Amino acid sequence: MSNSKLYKGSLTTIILKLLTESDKMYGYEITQKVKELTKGELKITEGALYPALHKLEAGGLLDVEVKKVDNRLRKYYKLTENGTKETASKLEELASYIATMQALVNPKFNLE
Amino acid sequence: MSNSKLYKGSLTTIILKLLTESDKMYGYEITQKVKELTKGELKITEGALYPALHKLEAGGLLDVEVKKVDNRLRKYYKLTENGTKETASKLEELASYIATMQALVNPKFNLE
DNA sequence: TTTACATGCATAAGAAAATTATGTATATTT
DNA sequence: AAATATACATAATTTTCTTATGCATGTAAA
Repeated sequence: MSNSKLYKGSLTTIILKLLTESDKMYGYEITQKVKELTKGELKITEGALYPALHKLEAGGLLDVEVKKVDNRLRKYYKLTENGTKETASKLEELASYIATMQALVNPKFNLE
Repeated sequence: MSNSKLYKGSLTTIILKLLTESDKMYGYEITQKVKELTKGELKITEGALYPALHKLEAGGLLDVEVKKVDNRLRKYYKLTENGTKETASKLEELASYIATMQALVNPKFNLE
Protein backbone atom coordinates (compact mmCIF):
# COMPACT_ATOMS: atom_id res chain seq x y z
CA MET A 1 0.00 0.00 0.00
CA SER A 2 1.08 3.59 -0.26
CA ASN A 3 0.08 7.21 -0.16
CA SER A 4 -2.99 7.77 1.97
CA LYS A 5 -3.35 6.24 5.40
CA LEU A 6 -6.94 5.55 4.47
CA TYR A 7 -5.96 2.44 2.56
CA LYS A 8 -5.05 0.76 5.83
CA GLY A 9 -7.46 -2.07 6.36
CA SER A 10 -8.65 -2.33 2.79
CA LEU A 11 -5.93 -4.56 1.33
CA THR A 12 -7.75 -7.79 2.10
CA THR A 13 -10.92 -6.50 0.46
CA ILE A 14 -8.97 -5.50 -2.64
CA ILE A 15 -7.29 -8.89 -2.98
CA LEU A 16 -10.53 -10.80 -2.53
CA LYS A 17 -12.42 -8.63 -4.98
CA LEU A 18 -9.78 -9.05 -7.69
CA LEU A 19 -9.94 -12.79 -7.27
CA THR A 20 -13.68 -12.83 -7.93
CA GLU A 21 -12.91 -11.43 -11.36
CA SER A 22 -9.81 -13.34 -12.36
CA ASP A 23 -10.39 -16.85 -11.01
CA LYS A 24 -6.75 -17.20 -9.99
CA MET A 25 -3.91 -14.73 -9.56
CA TYR A 26 -0.37 -14.68 -8.20
CA GLY A 27 1.10 -12.05 -5.93
CA TYR A 28 3.10 -10.04 -8.38
CA GLU A 29 0.18 -10.05 -10.76
CA ILE A 30 -2.02 -8.51 -8.07
CA THR A 31 0.41 -5.65 -7.51
CA GLN A 32 0.48 -4.92 -11.25
CA LYS A 33 -3.27 -5.15 -11.64
CA VAL A 34 -3.88 -2.73 -8.80
CA LYS A 35 -1.32 -0.29 -10.17
CA GLU A 36 -3.03 -0.46 -13.55
CA LEU A 37 -6.59 -0.10 -12.26
CA THR A 38 -5.69 2.87 -10.07
CA LYS A 39 -3.52 4.60 -12.65
CA GLY A 40 -0.52 4.21 -10.39
CA GLU A 41 -2.20 5.81 -7.41
CA LEU A 42 -2.11 2.72 -5.25
CA LYS A 43 1.06 0.66 -5.06
CA ILE A 44 0.84 -2.48 -2.98
CA THR A 45 4.12 -3.26 -1.24
CA GLU A 46 5.37 -6.82 -0.93
CA GLY A 47 5.73 -6.40 2.81
CA ALA A 48 1.99 -5.91 3.01
CA LEU A 49 0.89 -8.23 0.23
CA TYR A 50 2.58 -11.52 1.02
CA PRO A 51 1.69 -11.62 4.71
CA ALA A 52 -1.89 -10.76 3.74
CA LEU A 53 -2.03 -13.62 1.24
CA HIS A 54 -0.59 -16.04 3.79
CA LYS A 55 -3.15 -14.97 6.33
CA LEU A 56 -6.03 -15.40 3.89
CA GLU A 57 -4.74 -18.85 3.05
CA ALA A 58 -4.34 -19.78 6.71
CA GLY A 59 -7.87 -18.56 7.31
CA GLY A 60 -9.23 -20.86 4.63
CA LEU A 61 -10.33 -18.11 2.27
CA LEU A 62 -7.75 -18.87 -0.42
CA ASP A 63 -6.24 -22.00 -1.92
CA VAL A 64 -2.72 -22.04 -3.31
CA GLU A 65 -1.21 -23.77 -6.29
CA VAL A 66 2.49 -23.43 -7.03
CA LYS A 67 3.61 -23.37 -10.65
CA LYS A 68 6.93 -22.91 -12.36
CA VAL A 69 6.67 -20.55 -15.33
CA ASP A 70 9.73 -19.47 -17.32
CA ASN A 71 11.88 -21.08 -14.66
CA ARG A 72 10.34 -18.81 -12.00
CA LEU A 73 8.02 -19.78 -9.18
CA ARG A 74 4.50 -18.49 -9.09
CA LYS A 75 1.98 -19.05 -6.34
CA TYR A 76 -1.49 -18.92 -7.76
CA TYR A 77 -4.25 -18.07 -5.30
CA LYS A 78 -7.93 -18.71 -5.80
CA LEU A 79 -11.01 -18.20 -3.66
CA THR A 80 -12.38 -21.09 -1.65
CA GLU A 81 -16.12 -21.42 -1.23
CA ASN A 82 -15.81 -19.75 2.13
CA GLY A 83 -13.61 -17.08 0.59
CA THR A 84 -16.34 -16.22 -1.88
CA LYS A 85 -18.81 -15.70 0.94
CA GLU A 86 -16.37 -13.59 2.89
CA THR A 87 -15.73 -11.44 -0.17
CA ALA A 88 -19.39 -10.53 -0.46
CA SER A 89 -19.38 -9.57 3.20
CA LYS A 90 -16.24 -7.45 2.83
CA LEU A 91 -17.68 -5.63 -0.16
CA GLU A 92 -20.81 -4.81 1.81
CA GLU A 93 -18.63 -3.45 4.58
CA LEU A 94 -16.79 -1.28 2.10
CA ALA A 95 -20.00 0.08 0.60
CA SER A 96 -21.25 0.79 4.10
CA TYR A 97 -18.01 2.51 5.05
CA ILE A 98 -18.15 4.73 1.99
CA ALA A 99 -21.76 5.67 2.69
CA THR A 100 -20.92 6.47 6.30
CA MET A 101 -17.96 8.62 5.39
CA GLN A 102 -19.98 10.51 2.83
CA ALA A 103 -22.66 11.18 5.43
CA LEU A 104 -20.01 12.55 7.76
CA VAL A 105 -18.18 14.60 5.23
CA ASN A 106 -20.84 15.61 2.79
CA PRO A 107 -24.18 16.80 4.21
CA LYS A 108 -25.85 15.94 0.90
CA PHE A 109 -25.52 12.23 1.59
CA ASN A 110 -27.77 11.17 4.43
CA LEU A 111 -27.91 7.68 5.88
CA GLU A 112 -31.32 6.03 5.83
CA MET B 1 -13.59 3.70 16.48
CA SER B 2 -15.34 0.41 16.15
CA ASN B 3 -16.80 -2.10 13.78
CA SER B 4 -15.05 -2.23 10.44
CA LYS B 5 -11.29 -2.28 10.00
CA LEU B 6 -11.83 0.10 7.12
CA TYR B 7 -12.24 3.02 9.48
CA LYS B 8 -8.54 2.86 10.28
CA GLY B 9 -6.88 6.07 9.24
CA SER B 10 -10.03 8.13 8.92
CA LEU B 11 -10.46 9.35 12.48
CA THR B 12 -8.30 12.44 11.98
CA THR B 13 -10.21 13.36 8.85
CA ILE B 14 -13.52 12.99 10.67
CA ILE B 15 -12.44 15.19 13.58
CA LEU B 16 -11.10 17.92 11.33
CA LYS B 17 -14.16 17.92 9.13
CA LEU B 18 -16.56 18.23 12.07
CA LEU B 19 -14.58 21.20 13.34
CA THR B 20 -15.01 23.05 10.07
CA GLU B 21 -18.74 22.96 10.71
CA SER B 22 -18.97 23.61 14.43
CA ASP B 23 -16.22 26.16 15.09
CA LYS B 24 -15.30 24.52 18.39
CA MET B 25 -16.08 21.14 19.91
CA TYR B 26 -15.00 19.08 22.90
CA GLY B 27 -14.12 15.40 22.86
CA TYR B 28 -17.27 13.89 24.24
CA GLU B 29 -19.31 16.11 21.94
CA ILE B 30 -17.43 14.68 18.96
CA THR B 31 -18.23 11.10 19.96
CA GLN B 32 -21.92 11.96 20.24
CA LYS B 33 -22.02 13.90 16.99
CA VAL B 34 -20.44 11.02 15.07
CA LYS B 35 -22.81 8.52 16.64
CA GLU B 36 -25.74 10.71 15.63
CA LEU B 37 -24.56 11.39 12.07
CA THR B 38 -23.85 7.71 11.42
CA LYS B 39 -27.03 6.43 13.07
CA GLY B 40 -24.94 4.64 15.65
CA GLU B 41 -22.87 2.80 13.08
CA LEU B 42 -19.61 4.41 14.06
CA LYS B 43 -18.70 4.70 17.71
CA ILE B 44 -15.47 6.53 18.45
CA THR B 45 -13.74 5.10 21.50
CA GLU B 46 -12.01 7.35 23.99
CA GLY B 47 -8.82 5.33 23.59
CA ALA B 48 -8.68 6.43 19.97
CA LEU B 49 -10.15 9.91 20.27
CA TYR B 50 -8.12 11.56 22.99
CA PRO B 51 -4.70 10.53 21.69
CA ALA B 52 -5.80 11.71 18.24
CA LEU B 53 -6.85 15.10 19.60
CA HIS B 54 -3.57 15.45 21.49
CA LYS B 55 -1.62 14.63 18.36
CA LEU B 56 -3.52 17.17 16.29
CA GLU B 57 -2.87 19.78 18.95
CA ALA B 58 0.82 18.91 19.14
CA GLY B 59 0.98 19.15 15.36
CA GLY B 60 -0.40 22.66 15.45
CA LEU B 61 -3.68 21.84 13.70
CA LEU B 62 -5.87 22.45 16.73
CA ASP B 63 -5.96 24.97 19.56
CA VAL B 64 -7.36 24.10 22.99
CA GLU B 65 -9.38 26.08 25.46
CA VAL B 66 -10.38 24.54 28.78
CA LYS B 67 -13.72 25.47 30.31
CA LYS B 68 -15.65 24.38 33.35
CA VAL B 69 -19.31 23.73 32.61
CA ASP B 70 -21.70 22.35 35.23
CA ASN B 71 -18.73 21.69 37.46
CA ARG B 72 -17.18 19.43 34.79
CA LEU B 73 -14.11 20.10 32.66
CA ARG B 74 -14.42 20.49 28.93
CA LYS B 75 -11.57 20.90 26.50
CA TYR B 76 -12.77 22.81 23.50
CA TYR B 77 -10.79 22.30 20.32
CA LYS B 78 -10.81 24.56 17.30
CA LEU B 79 -8.96 24.57 14.00
CA THR B 80 -5.86 26.69 13.62
CA GLU B 81 -5.17 28.37 10.29
CA ASN B 82 -2.86 25.53 9.43
CA GLY B 83 -5.49 23.04 10.58
CA THR B 84 -7.98 24.49 8.13
CA LYS B 85 -5.54 23.98 5.27
CA GLU B 86 -4.78 20.45 6.35
CA THR B 87 -8.48 19.66 6.54
CA ALA B 88 -8.97 20.58 2.89
CA SER B 89 -6.08 18.31 2.00
CA LYS B 90 -7.45 15.43 4.07
CA LEU B 91 -10.86 15.75 2.48
CA GLU B 92 -9.30 15.59 -0.96
CA GLU B 93 -7.46 12.45 0.09
CA LEU B 94 -10.71 10.93 1.27
CA ALA B 95 -12.49 11.75 -1.98
CA SER B 96 -9.57 10.25 -3.87
CA TYR B 97 -9.60 7.13 -1.73
CA ILE B 98 -13.31 6.63 -2.32
CA ALA B 99 -12.94 7.09 -6.07
CA THR B 100 -10.03 4.66 -6.17
CA MET B 101 -11.82 2.00 -4.17
CA GLN B 102 -14.90 2.30 -6.31
CA ALA B 103 -12.78 1.88 -9.42
CA LEU B 104 -11.27 -1.27 -7.93
CA VAL B 105 -14.46 -2.74 -6.68
CA ASN B 106 -17.01 -1.52 -9.15
CA PRO B 107 -16.10 -1.67 -12.85
CA LYS B 108 -18.68 1.02 -13.55
CA PHE B 109 -16.55 3.66 -11.87
CA ASN B 110 -13.46 4.38 -13.92
CA LEU B 111 -10.66 6.73 -12.89
CA GLU B 112 -9.91 9.55 -15.35
C1' DT C 1 -30.37 4.71 48.77
C1' DT C 2 -27.45 2.67 46.17
C1' DT C 3 -26.81 1.20 41.70
C1' DA C 4 -26.58 2.11 37.10
C1' DC C 5 -25.97 5.21 33.41
C1' DA C 6 -24.42 9.57 31.37
C1' DT C 7 -20.95 13.12 31.07
C1' DG C 8 -16.03 14.26 30.71
C1' DC C 9 -11.18 13.56 30.71
C1' DA C 10 -6.94 10.38 30.42
C1' DT C 11 -3.40 6.61 29.78
C1' DA C 12 -1.39 1.86 29.36
C1' DA C 13 -1.06 -2.80 27.34
C1' DG C 14 -1.75 -5.25 23.49
C1' DA C 15 -3.30 -6.36 18.65
C1' DA C 16 -3.60 -5.44 13.79
C1' DA C 17 -1.91 -3.85 9.64
C1' DA C 18 0.92 -1.33 7.43
C1' DT C 19 6.06 0.69 5.99
C1' DT C 20 10.75 0.16 5.33
C1' DA C 21 14.59 -2.55 4.76
C1' DT C 22 16.52 -6.67 3.49
C1' DG C 23 17.36 -11.14 1.23
C1' DT C 24 17.24 -14.68 -2.55
C1' DA C 25 16.88 -15.90 -7.43
C1' DT C 26 16.08 -15.68 -12.53
C1' DA C 27 15.18 -13.04 -16.96
C1' DT C 28 15.44 -9.21 -19.84
C1' DT C 29 16.83 -4.79 -21.38
C1' DT C 30 20.28 -1.08 -21.88
C1' DA D 1 28.15 -5.33 -17.18
C1' DA D 2 24.60 -3.00 -14.91
C1' DA D 3 20.06 -1.87 -14.32
C1' DT D 4 15.40 -3.15 -14.38
C1' DA D 5 11.63 -6.45 -14.17
C1' DT D 6 9.76 -10.62 -12.39
C1' DA D 7 8.72 -13.45 -8.20
C1' DC D 8 8.85 -14.84 -3.67
C1' DA D 9 9.78 -13.99 1.53
C1' DT D 10 10.63 -12.18 6.32
C1' DA D 11 12.19 -9.05 10.18
C1' DA D 12 12.16 -4.63 12.60
C1' DT D 13 9.65 -0.79 13.33
C1' DT D 14 5.72 2.42 13.20
C1' DT D 15 1.00 3.77 13.15
C1' DT D 16 -3.46 3.34 14.65
C1' DC D 17 -6.71 1.19 16.75
C1' DT D 18 -9.17 -1.89 20.74
C1' DT D 19 -9.64 -3.11 25.28
C1' DA D 20 -9.05 -2.22 29.90
C1' DT D 21 -8.59 0.75 33.46
C1' DG D 22 -8.72 4.98 36.25
C1' DC D 23 -10.65 9.36 38.13
C1' DA D 24 -14.52 12.57 38.91
C1' DT D 25 -19.33 14.63 38.80
C1' DG D 26 -24.41 14.48 37.85
C1' DT D 27 -28.80 12.23 37.16
C1' DA D 28 -32.12 8.51 36.73
C1' DA D 29 -33.85 4.15 38.16
C1' DA D 30 -34.53 0.17 41.35
